[in-house]
Amino acid sequence: MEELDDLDVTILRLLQENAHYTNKEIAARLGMTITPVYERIKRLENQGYIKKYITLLDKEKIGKTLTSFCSVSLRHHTKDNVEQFEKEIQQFNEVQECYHVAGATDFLLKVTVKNMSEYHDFVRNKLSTIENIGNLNSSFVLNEIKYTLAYDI
Amino acid sequence: MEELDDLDVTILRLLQENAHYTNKEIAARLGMTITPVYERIKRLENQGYIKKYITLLDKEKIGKTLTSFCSVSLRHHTKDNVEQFEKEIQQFNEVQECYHVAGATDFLLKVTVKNMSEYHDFVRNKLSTIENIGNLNSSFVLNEIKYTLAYDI
DNA sequence: CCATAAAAAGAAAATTTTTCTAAAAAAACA
DNA sequence: TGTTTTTTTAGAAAAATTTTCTTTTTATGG
Repeated sequence: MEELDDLDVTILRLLQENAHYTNKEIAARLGMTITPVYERIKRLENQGYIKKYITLLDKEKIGKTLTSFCSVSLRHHTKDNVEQFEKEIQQFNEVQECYHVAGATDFLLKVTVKNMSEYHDFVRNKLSTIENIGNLNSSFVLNEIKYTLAYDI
Repeated sequence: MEELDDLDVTILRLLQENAHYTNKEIAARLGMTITPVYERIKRLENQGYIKKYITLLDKEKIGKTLTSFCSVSLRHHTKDNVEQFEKEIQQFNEVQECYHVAGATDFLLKVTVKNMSEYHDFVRNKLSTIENIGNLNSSFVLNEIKYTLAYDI
């Protein structure tokens, strides 16, 4: 599998910023014609550099006004326990992200809900029903200071 | 500003999953023609429900193999102190996300870098140079268990 | 039941994506 | 260095999609 040259990197930068740029627009910025841009993007998709194209919604407008980062510790750390947690956490739509982390706790969740009542319901009736959960610690987001999904390439 | 009906919600669901679905594909799924789909999407963009269309890259393939969630506490919490931190954190490309949180610490950062050496450089020569930084606590991501940017609507 | 407004369908125009062939550039090799 | 081979790009044409426009349908309210 090949390396990325400068043109590839520039194309990826632009696509990170806006998945709806046309080949024509990208070509104009790079000073080349449409075909090589088209073919490079197709190659970047096939080689797996591009994972997917998604639409970001305004969370306030769709009513997800409460975001929390929730640290979870398990009581027991056998392979089965960990795998069971990782499997069960998938089902909860409130959990947008879940990471196994090294540090004071085991997992870090990003949870998005409508309000505190819904969050309470999530913790009380969903998260806590998973066997083997030890400590929970929620940090509620007061304000989003920076948010970009574009990598610095 | 209007409410979303079922068709709008279905369109948003589909677009969250793939920003490259054509109007034709979406229309087929909804059992309608292209024009109303086209016009609804344009309306959703104008009303601000759709924020942007982005491309997700494979972080491993582009060399961002280390992710950390870094908790930051400030020493002093005057308005100026907080605003200064929020302003300075913007400039660091390693910081993809930064949240002001309520809880034991003040801010939570998501930091993405090539390796531990680069992370060390970030903490030592960039983050720590911000005035008024108190405690730092890094949780390194061992494994990404779940990752979706789609809201449950 | 009719009048009005809003949404959808259908068709046409404009633009973009995709394919294909030829030319140019780059790489490989004697 | 010159020649061959391969890769990349340009340009044009075809296919598909987006966008616009007009007509029809559906919903709303008197």
